[in-house]
Amino acid sequence: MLSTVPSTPPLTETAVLAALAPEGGRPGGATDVSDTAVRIMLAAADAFAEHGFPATTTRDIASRAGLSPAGVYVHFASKEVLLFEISRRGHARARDLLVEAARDAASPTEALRAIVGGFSRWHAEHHQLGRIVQFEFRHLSPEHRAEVIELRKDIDGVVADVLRAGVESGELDVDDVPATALALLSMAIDVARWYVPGGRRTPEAIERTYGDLAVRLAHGRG
Amino acid sequence: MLSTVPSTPPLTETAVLAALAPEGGRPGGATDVSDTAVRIMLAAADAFAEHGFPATTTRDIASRAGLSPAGVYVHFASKEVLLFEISRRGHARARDLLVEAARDAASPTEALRAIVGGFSRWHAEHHQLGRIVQFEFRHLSPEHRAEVIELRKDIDGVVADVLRAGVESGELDVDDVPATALALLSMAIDVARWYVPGGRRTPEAIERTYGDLAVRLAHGRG
DNA sequence: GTCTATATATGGATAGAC
DNA sequence: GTCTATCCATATATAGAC
Repeated sequence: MLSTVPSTPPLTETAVLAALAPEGGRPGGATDVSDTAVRIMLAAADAFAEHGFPATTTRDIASRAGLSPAGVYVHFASKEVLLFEISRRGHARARDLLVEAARDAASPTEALRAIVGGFSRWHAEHHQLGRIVQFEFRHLSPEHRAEVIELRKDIDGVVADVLRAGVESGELDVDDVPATALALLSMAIDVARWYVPGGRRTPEAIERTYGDLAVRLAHGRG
Repeated sequence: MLSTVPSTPPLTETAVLAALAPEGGRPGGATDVSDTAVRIMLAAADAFAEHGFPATTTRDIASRAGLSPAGVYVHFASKEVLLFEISRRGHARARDLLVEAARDAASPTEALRAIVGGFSRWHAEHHQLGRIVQFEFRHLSPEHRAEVIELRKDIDGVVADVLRAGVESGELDVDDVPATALALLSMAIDVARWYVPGGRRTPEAIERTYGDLAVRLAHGRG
């Protein structure tokens, strides 16, 4: 639960750029955006994570990006579109992370450790982006929400698939696969809510701890 | 993660009244409030849970409570005070629930099952209130936040105490007590984010599942 | 204690110059 | 593509009658 107030420092570009920058080099999927647009997204992500979407003003976003309020609208049609772009890229990046981790693992047990640990670490390292992805979802327009939902289904699916594979191979023992997948995702997602950058737990430690907990939970009676 | 949009129906009075109504009969601790004040708190809790604190208008609250906008200010000095009252009562109720469940259990294992299962069920049954307690925290004033933080520390403490008692008695096997306590709380808290009233999982099923998962997690290698 | 009416501020978004 | 200036809607909270 953690009883401290998360004091969110400005996003360092290095920490988040990778998740918001255009999906470089992928044939077909590349939506090219200008440097200024990326700068605005970084500024907005910072502000949304700190105050939430409704409490963030376009003036605040513009000011953080070093622009006038009107300057933002050259690159994004509305505040909501800005939220959507950040949210879409964040979801896609999180999904890619999980898919790759699951694919590269040697066994279902190691896949489980890798995806839950990695997803938890991601929600620590990118906790501002994680908060937007997980907690500002409802402020998207119905159309944009529908698009993001597809990405969320993929994410659910990766975890459930790994659990099912482990149960089939006999490596894992899970009573209720969907419920366990959901609980494991909850553990990782909630990291974005309580994580504080300078705190005792580092993203690396969180990865180890949560990866271990996931394996423990799914091995069970043994 | 759950990919659906939580459609939050109006709070039924029966579902939440118990958590917002004055702490009846307790000597000294009773802050008496009028029926109208309770009605306003119910209306505000409904609106806050649906749209979040900043996106909720006082007009919406007043309208749901059957009052004019001005009528609200007779009972609460500001929208933030209203959030604080709801938040304080919600936290206190959740804490009391945990303390009682831990106290009444026959063993650390059963205490663990009861508190994690009960806390999870609470976040389903009172998911509107749970969302406010867990996700609107940052919108409290610094003074009010400080007061709520004390209640949050109590909640953390109950879980950690049960785990420690189990480890000491040899019933439970936990590597890192604070980290495990945090992860278990995360599982339960996150229920408030994804729970949908008419969905497949009932509060009772959630209680069972999450209680079992907690015991599994803390028994480990056995 | 509730209302109508409104003061006052603030926000999202646009117009039009450069 | 960026700016200054501003429109217009909406929000919190208050004044004052009943």
